[in-house]
Amino acid sequence: MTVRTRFAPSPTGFLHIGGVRTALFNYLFARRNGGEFILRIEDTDRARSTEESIDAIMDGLQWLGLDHDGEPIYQSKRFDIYKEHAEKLIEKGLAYRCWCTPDELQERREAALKAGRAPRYDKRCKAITDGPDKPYAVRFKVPEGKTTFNDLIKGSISIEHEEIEDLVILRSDGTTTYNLCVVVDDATQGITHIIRGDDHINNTPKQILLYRALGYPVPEFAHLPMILGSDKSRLSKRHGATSVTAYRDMGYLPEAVINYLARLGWSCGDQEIFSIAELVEKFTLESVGKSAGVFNPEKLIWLNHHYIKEANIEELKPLFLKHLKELGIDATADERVSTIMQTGQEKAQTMVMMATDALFYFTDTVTYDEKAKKKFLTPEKLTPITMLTERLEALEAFTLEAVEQAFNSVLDECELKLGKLAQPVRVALTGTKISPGIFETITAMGKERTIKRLNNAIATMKETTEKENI
RNA sequence: GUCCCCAUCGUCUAGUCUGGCCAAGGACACCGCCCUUUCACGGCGGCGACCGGGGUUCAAAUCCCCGUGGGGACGCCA
Repeated sequence: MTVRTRFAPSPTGFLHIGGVRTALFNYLFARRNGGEFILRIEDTDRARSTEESIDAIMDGLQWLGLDHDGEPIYQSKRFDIYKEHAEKLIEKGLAYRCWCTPDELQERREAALKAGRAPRYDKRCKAITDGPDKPYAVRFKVPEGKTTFNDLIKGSISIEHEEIEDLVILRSDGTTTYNLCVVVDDATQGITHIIRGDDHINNTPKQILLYRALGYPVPEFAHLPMILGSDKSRLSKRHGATSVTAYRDMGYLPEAVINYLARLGWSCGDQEIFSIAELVEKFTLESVGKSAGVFNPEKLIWLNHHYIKEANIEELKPLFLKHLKELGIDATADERVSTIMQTGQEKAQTMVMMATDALFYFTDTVTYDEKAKKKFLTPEKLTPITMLTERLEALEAFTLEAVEQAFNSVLDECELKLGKLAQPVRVALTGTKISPGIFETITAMGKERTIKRLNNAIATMKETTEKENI
């Protein structure tokens, strides 16, 4: 039998980190086993489902490369099928009508909870054969006994049926509820392995009962542990960005996000770095851990940094340009971009940082950090900097080697250590004490701007000297 | 309140099924040193955990029981 898994989000908000991991594990399991991975939009809650959420889900999955097989399936288009199944259960005598109103039920639940009893439906309508001429819901008759299933991640799980209430399968407005819809979908869509968050463990026995009542084979279940925030509570907005697309905006690479999420709950010996191909090759449900994991932004950063360092500059270029644009710089036509990116590549933890750190290359003027200026743009540096400027200006090919040679010749003649000249030049070019290697920075800056900035620094130094003399 | 699930460094985890190779390994973070033209990168080193208590056994992180702690579920939401 071909393996078939699904990711079944409800489009009631953005695609969050937890959802992405569920999607990833479904994807990996399907691909690993040469099966299919389908996307099902569970939009039966018409009040809360939105078009934007659907777009956000698709957008996020596409960004991460978690491509699904076939067209997405919308539950909202399958109401008739669900209803047929509900009617079948009524016909078979496996369900009954219930005239209790949601308000009444809510009241009873609260009362039960207050009294320390289980807030469970008391089956009072089960015996009623012909009730009032009012709208009614339909409940599934949960039989006596207990259900045990073997979860592929958690192992054997069993629940006594007394713990399960007779759940509503058909609302009084004629629509079917979640548990019936999923079962009907998973059964009719040939889903063989249901991989989802472990917050669904409690739904599983109900669903197994429905599969049996409907005469469908029961699929395999694998419940993934939850992802927790740093305070060990369920991951939410309080813990910072939880929408995947927010990570894209912050300059994270999809490879990093995938790698991080895969290793949150799954492992393969001591290995930390995995390409998606490698994950597909090595993924098994057996090596998924059972306990919940805390989302650790630092490790994600580390991975992102790793993937930026490994990346091919040209492939990163559009992203870099995009983030630069966000910062107000359009460098599309600037031929220095690749070289500039190289200078920032090993330091940048995110693409946003790479863009931010490169900002100084593109500005028209340099604003000096006062401390840096005072410490490094000092009178005694006037001579070497002037010499350097002249020599750089004389260069025909402004290559790294040529720049380095010119720089070193000045050092030799002035009997200066590299650092003594590098820092003032750095301040002249960037305005700050921090930048990539000085030769790389000069080369990437380009001849024209380098000369301009050096001259500017010379002028500033002269100004300062004059002031001091007065 | 009831039920379900879980429990190794601060965090992600290896080891648990098949007890001895574990005076518990790796990674992130943190600290120190080295490299060095600044910030980083990198290299080396350090700090740091088997939740508690019983039991089984020659031997327990590993098996069993009881606590405790954390998470989840108890909707005419999904």
